[in-house]
Amino acid sequence: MFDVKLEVSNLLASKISDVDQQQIYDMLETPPNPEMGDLALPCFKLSRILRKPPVQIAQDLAAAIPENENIERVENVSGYLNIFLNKSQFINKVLSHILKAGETYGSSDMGKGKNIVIDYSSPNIAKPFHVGHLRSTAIGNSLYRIFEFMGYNCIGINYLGDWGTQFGKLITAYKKWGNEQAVKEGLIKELVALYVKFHQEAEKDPSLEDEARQWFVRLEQGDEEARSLWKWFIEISLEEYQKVYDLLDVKFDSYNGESFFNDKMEPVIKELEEKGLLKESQGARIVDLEEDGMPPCLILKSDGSTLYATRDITAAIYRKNTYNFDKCIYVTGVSQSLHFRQWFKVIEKMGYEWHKDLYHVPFGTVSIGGEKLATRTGNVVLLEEILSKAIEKTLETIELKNPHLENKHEVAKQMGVGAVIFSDLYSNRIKDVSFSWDEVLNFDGETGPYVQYTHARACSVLRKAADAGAELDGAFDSSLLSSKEEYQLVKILAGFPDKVKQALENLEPSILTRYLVDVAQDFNRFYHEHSILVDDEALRNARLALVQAAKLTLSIGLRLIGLHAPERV
RNA sequence: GCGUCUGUAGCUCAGUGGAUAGAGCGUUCGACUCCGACUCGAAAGGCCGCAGGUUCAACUCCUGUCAGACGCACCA
Repeated sequence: MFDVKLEVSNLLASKISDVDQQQIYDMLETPPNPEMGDLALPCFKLSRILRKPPVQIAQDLAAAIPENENIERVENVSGYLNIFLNKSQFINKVLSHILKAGETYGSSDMGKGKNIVIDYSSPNIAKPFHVGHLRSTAIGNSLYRIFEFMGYNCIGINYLGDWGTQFGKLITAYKKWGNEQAVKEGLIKELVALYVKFHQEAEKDPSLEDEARQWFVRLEQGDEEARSLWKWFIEISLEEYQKVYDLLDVKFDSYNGESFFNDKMEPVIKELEEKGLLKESQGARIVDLEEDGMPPCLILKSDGSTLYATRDITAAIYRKNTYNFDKCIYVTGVSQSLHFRQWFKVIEKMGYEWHKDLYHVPFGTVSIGGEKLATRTGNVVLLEEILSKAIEKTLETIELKNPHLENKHEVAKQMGVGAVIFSDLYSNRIKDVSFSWDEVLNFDGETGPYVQYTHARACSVLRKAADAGAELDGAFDSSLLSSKEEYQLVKILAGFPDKVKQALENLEPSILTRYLVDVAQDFNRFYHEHSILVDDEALRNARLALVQAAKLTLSIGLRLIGLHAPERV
């Protein structure tokens, strides 16, 4: 991809002494208003270096910059050097590049040979998959696609919550009040009911807790009955999760959950011991983090059993050994931030240089009606329910607007699910979200369906053009795209590669989500103002090239945030 | 109490030190004999929580403060 800023900064640097090209490059910015130019150099910082007033610098530069291939003219306005690009040249370069790059537009090989581990979704077995899990799943999946697009080899891990004392409770409850038939019919719903009943009964009869503990001990010791029930619960849960993953079009490369590390923690504890990091405190074994300004990291309970930090440390070491990752990314709620800071620090204290490659990607908390989500109190909305309602609503719209659409059920699925994912990835991930049916089912404005519709609209025009025998052979006269709507659309399309990079660097898919809305808006303005399929063949071809470039960018971008881009909706 | 995060238009949110702070929803007005109106245009709506400081320049950085969320030892 050619880089105008690079070319312009080179030219400017050659006119300014004592400042190198990179500095100029970093100073160049986009003016707030297109009438002020395409690029601007604020000259205030240069003022100190050159010991001249900013206005003077801008003036001198304006006089020193000759017209050339790239630059149409420059102006100095109160200390800013405003640069107007040669529009036709710019449009030509951008569109040629996009059309040539095709499906690879915006991609790179920066990650070649590097492995990225992404830990996301990670639901707790025997618990329903609700809105809260969507965030981790959607963000993780998008990061996976973005890194892959940039040449990295990604390993998606669903770190299932498939171990812990809750299984003792579940087995106890099942033995007491459950039966095979009811679980086979009710699936997770029945498991949750058993779990809830356990807690209700345990309030009256505390001996149930002992019984649960015993069952968990039997499970740990490999008791056959306990293990087969445990495996069965996992099986049931995974089957249900898989339905959701299929709908979301999300995949994993590994399902190694917590239980996978049961037999791998002991050497790690030994290692911590040998490195002198373990300390005894109130009967438990901890890594003291006082000098790091954090509470201690608990490694072993006073009864000698392990904790989640133990498991996470073990898993990280295992992943480093197995995948030799360049980065290992954990997509979990912000409430776990301290936990991650703590055990990342423990990895550092163990002497592992790669502690700096561990990233916690936190996201804000989901609530419903001001209350926290809680399986036990029933304050949850199941993701499946949301998805099916969204799909249903989309289907209604299709029946209304385009009843003869061939694969309407497939399209309704892609748009309905897309709407849900899109709204989840729309704002910065750190923001708390309050779930509301009205918002999730509102498809107007800055939404997935809006972007998908825009993409389909572009496809439709291209289809019509192809039917009429127009050929898109890459040749077009960029000087014919002279309106401000056309230029604006080209400019936003040119920014795509940088947006992908930003999303990757900030581990923030919302950067792309919002970018797509901007593209769709600019496309629709252009579409509204100008006829594309005009009689003038040269003009038609130029506009078709622009439509094709926009269509490509939209479809690639949608894919990167985990959405489909149907050609007809 | 300590720590982290968040406070921008009525609502939901953008804005990684630069010029006049932007979108969508909602409200009001307007555009379909026209390539798909799930579209587009216009208007109204702002002490950027508050107070100091740094800087030529602060919504952006620093300090304090208020409000909310989350976390702070044997759950994950």
